[in-house]
Amino acid sequence: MTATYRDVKADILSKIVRGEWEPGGLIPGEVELAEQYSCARATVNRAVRELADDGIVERRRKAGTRVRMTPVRQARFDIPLIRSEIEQSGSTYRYALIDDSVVVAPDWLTARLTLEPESRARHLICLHYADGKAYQLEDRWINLATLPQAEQADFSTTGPNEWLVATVPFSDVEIAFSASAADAALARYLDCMVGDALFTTERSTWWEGQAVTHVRLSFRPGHRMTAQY
Amino acid sequence: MTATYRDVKADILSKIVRGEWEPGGLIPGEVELAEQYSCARATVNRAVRELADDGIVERRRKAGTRVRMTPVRQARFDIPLIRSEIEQSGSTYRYALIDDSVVVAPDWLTARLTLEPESRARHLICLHYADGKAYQLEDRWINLATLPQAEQADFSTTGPNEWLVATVPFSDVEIAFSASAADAALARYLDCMVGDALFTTERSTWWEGQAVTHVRLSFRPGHRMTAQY
DNA sequence: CAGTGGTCTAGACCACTGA
DNA sequence: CAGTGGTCTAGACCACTGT
Repeated sequence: MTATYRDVKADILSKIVRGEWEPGGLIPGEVELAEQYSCARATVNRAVRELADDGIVERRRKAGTRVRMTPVRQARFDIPLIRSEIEQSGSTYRYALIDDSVVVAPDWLTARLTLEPESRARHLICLHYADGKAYQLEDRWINLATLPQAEQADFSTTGPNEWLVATVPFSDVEIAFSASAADAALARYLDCMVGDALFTTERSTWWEGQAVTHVRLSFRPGHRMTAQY
Repeated sequence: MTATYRDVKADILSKIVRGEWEPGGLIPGEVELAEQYSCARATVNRAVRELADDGIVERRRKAGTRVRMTPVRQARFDIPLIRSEIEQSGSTYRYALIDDSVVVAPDWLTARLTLEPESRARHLICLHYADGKAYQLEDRWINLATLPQAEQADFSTTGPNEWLVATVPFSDVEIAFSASAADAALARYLDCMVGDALFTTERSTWWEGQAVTHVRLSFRPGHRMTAQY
């Protein structure tokens, strides 16, 4: 008889899905629902709050709770370490450092990360292989003003990503996905044709407001990123 | 003096970010934290539970709560209606229906959605414009076995997406992002070159286990999808 | 100003799981 | 079996915000 917050949540959701409570419509208040399910208001609150977090309903004090007109559709993607991604798919992971230099940050990077002019950065080109075939090219810049210890770090056997995750574990990230054509260098590294459509992700990372790193990841042709919701 | 769950959450997070509590390490139990913050255990519970939802810590009964070794990095994307996406960017939205037919589902679609053999489907090609320029090509299949009323629906002035959202508001979705090269048709519709790299998303949708629709959305060259986390 | 959600509390019992 | 998180309760006060 005792309804759990999961029961309440599931029941409310089914009323919405089955159309008993229509999009845009008001649903009963917490006190009323608590009576109906004969449970405490806190239990109802958690159920409805989670539905609000899921984008199913919209809550406003005094105005009550409404079923969203257009349910907010959102997808969640896990952003795994490349090594885990490859190993979890059952393939063998291999890493290679292609190029490594310390340079003054180019203008586009200075703009993108809002760096001081003439900031020094470590620029790395790395390749990640799955079962011996090129899987992803990593073009990374690390801001040496924020992370001076990155100048000495050894990236010859382990990718900078793993070092960064260990060094700056909790940071703010901006991420973008796009499609881009392979240039000559990319085609050579990823063993594809110049002009091939490559799935590309770019990430910029800050820690306590300080720009840490920027990376462009280009996947081999045909790569798909998937999710359910 | 009374600590809210937000205070507690923020304080715990800052201890983790500043390294006071290290990745992999155990953090105090709920009772102990409740004493430290002089608040109820339920308050601490909510704070730590949210940190677990955010992928910062990992909780297990009896074992306690640990800071995650590798924080689970996950990005959330809102999947807006194309109309809203364009209008919210300040552009003018226009829609055009390019092609419309009812056919027997091709094999790849039957396989993808696990349809009955010889299922009939409505196949639509639509173009979405931003400020008069082609923005996205929509290649959609609607399963008429599940949604017979889709055979009569009028998609000449409004895209099938809006009709579907109104008709089957709550459904299960599988989504995939990739890059693909423009073929002749895509190049013509999106006003680009054959072979151009296009950002592409594919969605398959079910409702109560029944396949509803499959759509491939191809964006004009240069499109980026972004998020923060 | 009044009604609704937002949050806290003190206490309780339960469920899982590591030692 | 014992310790930790998971959840529920009954009651309370607060903070918004529509009317």
